[in-house]
Amino acid sequence: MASEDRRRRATVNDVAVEAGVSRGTVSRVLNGKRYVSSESRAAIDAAIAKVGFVPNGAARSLVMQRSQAVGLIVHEPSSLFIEDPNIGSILLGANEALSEADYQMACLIADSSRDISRLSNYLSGGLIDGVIIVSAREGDAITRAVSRLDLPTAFVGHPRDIGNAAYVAIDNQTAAQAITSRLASTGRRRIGMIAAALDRDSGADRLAGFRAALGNDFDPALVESVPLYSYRDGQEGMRALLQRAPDIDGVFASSDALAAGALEVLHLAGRRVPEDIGIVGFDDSSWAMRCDPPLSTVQQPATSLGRAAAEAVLRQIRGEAPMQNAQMLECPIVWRNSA
Amino acid sequence: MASEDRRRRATVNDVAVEAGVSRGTVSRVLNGKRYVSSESRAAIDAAIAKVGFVPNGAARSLVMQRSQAVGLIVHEPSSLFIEDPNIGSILLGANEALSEADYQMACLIADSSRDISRLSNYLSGGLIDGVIIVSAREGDAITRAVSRLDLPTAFVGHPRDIGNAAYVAIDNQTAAQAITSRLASTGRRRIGMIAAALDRDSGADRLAGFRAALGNDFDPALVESVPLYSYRDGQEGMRALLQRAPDIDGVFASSDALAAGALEVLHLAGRRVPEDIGIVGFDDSSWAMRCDPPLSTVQQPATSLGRAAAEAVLRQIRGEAPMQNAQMLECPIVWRNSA
DNA sequence: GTGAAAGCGCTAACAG
DNA sequence: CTGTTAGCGCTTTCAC
Repeated sequence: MASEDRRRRATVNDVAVEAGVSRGTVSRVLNGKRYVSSESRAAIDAAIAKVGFVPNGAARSLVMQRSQAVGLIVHEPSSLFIEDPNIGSILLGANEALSEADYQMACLIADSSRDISRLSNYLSGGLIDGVIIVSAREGDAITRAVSRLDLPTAFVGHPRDIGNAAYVAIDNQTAAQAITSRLASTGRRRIGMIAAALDRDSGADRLAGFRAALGNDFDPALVESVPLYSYRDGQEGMRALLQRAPDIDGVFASSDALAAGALEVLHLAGRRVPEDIGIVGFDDSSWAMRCDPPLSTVQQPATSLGRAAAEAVLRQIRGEAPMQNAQMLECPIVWRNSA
Repeated sequence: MASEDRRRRATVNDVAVEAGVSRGTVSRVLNGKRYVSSESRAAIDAAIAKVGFVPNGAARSLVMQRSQAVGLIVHEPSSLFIEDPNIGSILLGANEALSEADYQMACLIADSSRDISRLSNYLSGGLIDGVIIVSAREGDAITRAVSRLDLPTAFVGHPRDIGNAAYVAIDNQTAAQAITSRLASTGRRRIGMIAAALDRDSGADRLAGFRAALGNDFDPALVESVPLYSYRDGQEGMRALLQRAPDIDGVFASSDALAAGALEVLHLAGRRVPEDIGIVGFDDSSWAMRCDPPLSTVQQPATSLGRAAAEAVLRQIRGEAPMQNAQMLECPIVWRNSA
């Protein structure tokens, strides 16, 4: 074990000495600047390899006032973070875009109030150049903290209170309206909804779309509100609906997981799908194909959402004019056999 | 919009001037040191609030040689990262422990070779005090990069080539052996296995346990190897097994997702579970209860794994003697109705 | 082309 | 108890 080496990492200075040049010159080659003789460059490259130099990010961030890193904050009730199929895709999409631009993505979890205060310090500490916020809710402590921060920011989704911050989202209302209409067009007369997460823009908008599609046929008694986009809440919601309106013949579930739970309850209740009752979901997550019958649903472009949010942040970091503050992505209906 | 303020953040100096003291004193109250008069303290607190001071993390990291942040690297094929139910729990567990110790957790994704080289720079840049590595494979580029780094490290799981680095894991082999034996004790004669991820310690060990449990009854023809712990691979694996050995009456699937896929194929093939064939899984993830019948499986303590790994890194950061390099967590069998 | 010098914002050691 | 003085490791003018 090289005991001395462990204590202190090599610095630019060590490299400069080893190569017989000055720190300035080393810095120049490190940053790919012109005006360095090829001899110096070669000597420096060799020295870097020899002493095992790796630039110190803290020092660099300090002087350059940027860190080449952007944070992605996930603020979910623990249980959902684990199961939500969209989160993973959003992460991957954002990471792809950031990676291409040579930025490091750091995903930060906001799971407690303690997390939130530590986070807002971290974010304003100069270790992060921008931030993407996933699944924020209105009146969210994180949203408030970030908006005070004056940091390049983009939201995935659109809580109402983010001022004119950039966001990329899907038009939940239009999509919900479209799929509900499509469900209605299969001849259903008594269409209900399992509506989740009404405290979020996505949840509230999907309900609004459902309502708009039904117009005068809308019956509040046929809407069951549940807290989460989860399988379990889908079961609960469907049970409640079945009890309250045994003659129900169509259901729009706010998410595929919800629909899968509902489907299970329907099977147990002996209702045939789609013969007796049609059901549609939202997300086109891995749940959709796994259901029996496969779910008709709205395809949510999760990867693209992540990518677009990352690009929005990158543009702000570079000081470019925002292409547009709001960006809406298409989400086509995928029609399968559940309705 | 306060246009000037946006340009430059307040520094310790601004606070010092505002409060009529020196930077040193400001620094003292910032770090909660003793020997500050209550008048100075009050004046400084007021000044901090007035100028809106937030400490600069880069500067602080640079001088203190630590950042109060630890990275958690997830290295998964994209698809799995999205679905693996354990990852989320591990993250949450690690975040909890780190948060309590006032460390910021940053989750870093390794999804491409570009990611990996950027990551290893990031990790050695002084912006991170330690690292937790989830789901590494043997011969993994990330593992190699990190082991060169001389950074406090803990693995979740146990690739063979991590030297004497700390790790926390479950004893996959013993657990697999136990549940296979239990399955055998229900009177099954022809027991097969859907074995996934044999390039990982977890996958290989589960197979070894299966084999050990069966002893002389072990029949290689009854093992189907698939790449991932996924629902889809479970379907494929079961189909292959059914074709090769129609008389099969028991299956150990390497994960609950696999088992769920297998169950689906079994239903389609008209086999009754558990009457005609018994099936057991691994993880006790949300899949298990969702299956019909609910899965008998091995309960994996994912949250505790995350927590323990975090604590191991924290101990190294603090320079404390490691309690033990290897830490094995219990994972009890949960017996339900699928066998 | 390259060296010297001046900080980035902060903490720590040392006088007072 | 508090001010002063050095840097942490790096980039960046500005002369030469």
